[in-house]
Amino acid sequence: MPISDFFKSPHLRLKATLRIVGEDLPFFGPGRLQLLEHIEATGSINQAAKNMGMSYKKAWKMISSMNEQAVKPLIITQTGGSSGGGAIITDEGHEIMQYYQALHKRFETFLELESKNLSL
Amino acid sequence: MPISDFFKSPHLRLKATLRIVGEDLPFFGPGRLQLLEHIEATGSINQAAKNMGMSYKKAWKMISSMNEQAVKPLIITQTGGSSGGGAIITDEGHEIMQYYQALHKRFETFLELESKNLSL
DNA sequence: AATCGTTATATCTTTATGGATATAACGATT
DNA sequence: AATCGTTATATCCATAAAGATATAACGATT
Repeated sequence: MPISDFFKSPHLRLKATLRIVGEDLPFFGPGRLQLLEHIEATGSINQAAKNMGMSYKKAWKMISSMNEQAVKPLIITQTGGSSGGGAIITDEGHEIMQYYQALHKRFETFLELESKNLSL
Repeated sequence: MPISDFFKSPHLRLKATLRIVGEDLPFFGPGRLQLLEHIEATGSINQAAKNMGMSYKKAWKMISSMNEQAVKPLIITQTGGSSGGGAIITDEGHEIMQYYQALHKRFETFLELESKNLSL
């Protein structure tokens, strides 16, 4: 008897969030990936946060946390200048993004496979 | 270049918690499995919670949530009686426990494999 | 020097979560 | 009926997390 038959709701599924952590501090996860993607698109922490509906404070803390844990920063920020400043993703940042994206895809594949097993 | 070389801390690893969810309410996860294991061992929500260092309130909410989402309850409770009452795991509860345990093992295997990949 | 949008940071408030506490209901045993 | 340990439930409080707001520093451009 499939597990899904034990439940009232038909929307049964598996859920998990995958994070790279060091010493129990979160280092990289889905939220941070999305943030970096928005920073790359906008060149600004501020704009990225707004587009995501995230507070600047939270975005800045994420970036600070990542940069502090990394040997070389993943994001370089600049204050002042004609455009007021901005942020760019470093090569290291791009490498992490790519690594996590690929890892996350394998992870999702695993979850989807197991989710199907719930109802058979 | 392995991803772990980007980080100061040598304790880099992957972390994820796997949950069965329905309509975004948590239904079953590692905490609830552990709770059911303690209930099975003690026959009491109260004792199980104490042994886990969990408040009775939290334990009860978990049980209530599970039972409400399931077609047939996973835990049956009884109040009163010579021993004051108690709780037992139903057959359905045992099936979920077994299913989740096996699933979780596959999940952990995946994570361990990918964790090793971090440093090569 | 004045402007501008951004980064950087502090402070205050709000909200959510969990813990602690208290108490009633229960029912087999005595 | 009195006892006992448990379930069931409400209320209050403490702590933490998130949001809102304010402001200074910055530096290229004008």
